[in-house]
Amino acid sequence: MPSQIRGEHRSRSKVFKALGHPTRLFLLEELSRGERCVCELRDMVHADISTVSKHLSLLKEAGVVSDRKEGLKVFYSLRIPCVMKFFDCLDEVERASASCCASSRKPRP
Amino acid sequence: MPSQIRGEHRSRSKVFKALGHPTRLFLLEELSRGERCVCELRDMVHADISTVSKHLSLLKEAGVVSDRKEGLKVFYSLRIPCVMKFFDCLDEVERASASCCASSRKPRP
DNA sequence: GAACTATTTGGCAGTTTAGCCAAATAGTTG
DNA sequence: CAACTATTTGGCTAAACTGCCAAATAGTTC
Repeated sequence: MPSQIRGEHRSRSKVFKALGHPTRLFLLEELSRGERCVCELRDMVHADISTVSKHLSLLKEAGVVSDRKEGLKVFYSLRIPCVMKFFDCLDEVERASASCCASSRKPRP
Repeated sequence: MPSQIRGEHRSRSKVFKALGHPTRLFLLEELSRGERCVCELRDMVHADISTVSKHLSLLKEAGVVSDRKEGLKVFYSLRIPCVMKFFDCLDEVERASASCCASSRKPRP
């Protein structure tokens, strides 16, 4: 019985906020295949390298990715692989939207 | 091989953005126990009823909750229960932060 | 239909975010 | 150390988000 907004909600929402951008989801999808340097990612995303860097910083700040420096390059990798499983659930959103409204709804106690 | 930002990324990010707010996570947690009317939720959240209503609209727009009118009241319910499972994964983020850095990292191919 | 309850909508001020450029930093190489 | 490459940081503008209030809407009840 939480009945209040707790720190838990705040820290979790921070992660979701980090996931709430198309470019960052793309970056995560790419990182799920293995670590990549910023320069590789920039080539895939149509954006300034500073923009890509900031997206990655934000993901790192949220704890979703980690980075590793090797020479001049910085390699980012997915630190919490389980986030990739979220997508299966999200596709349910779309399926539910398509074949609408026959869904389960808990009755009031 | 996606190699591009697709509509998929956009629609998914919309859902994550909707989850990216402490109050909305609280609302979802409450709705996971059964449907609730706006007035009930307002009593739990320290915010104007119009603010609560807007949070709920946003969640509905993202496809995460649905609403049902009964007399004067509008009852909201969780449409995609699987989002509640996300939290288990998110707690991994914190655990990983605590017992730092011994994590798995895919080597480059 | 007037008074009332529950909810949504519009609008506004303050804050945050996105993306670009320029400049700074870090590391490599001649 | 000068020139170069890779990345980050600071600053700026435009856009989006938050939360409150006031007003509008929807439905109920007398």
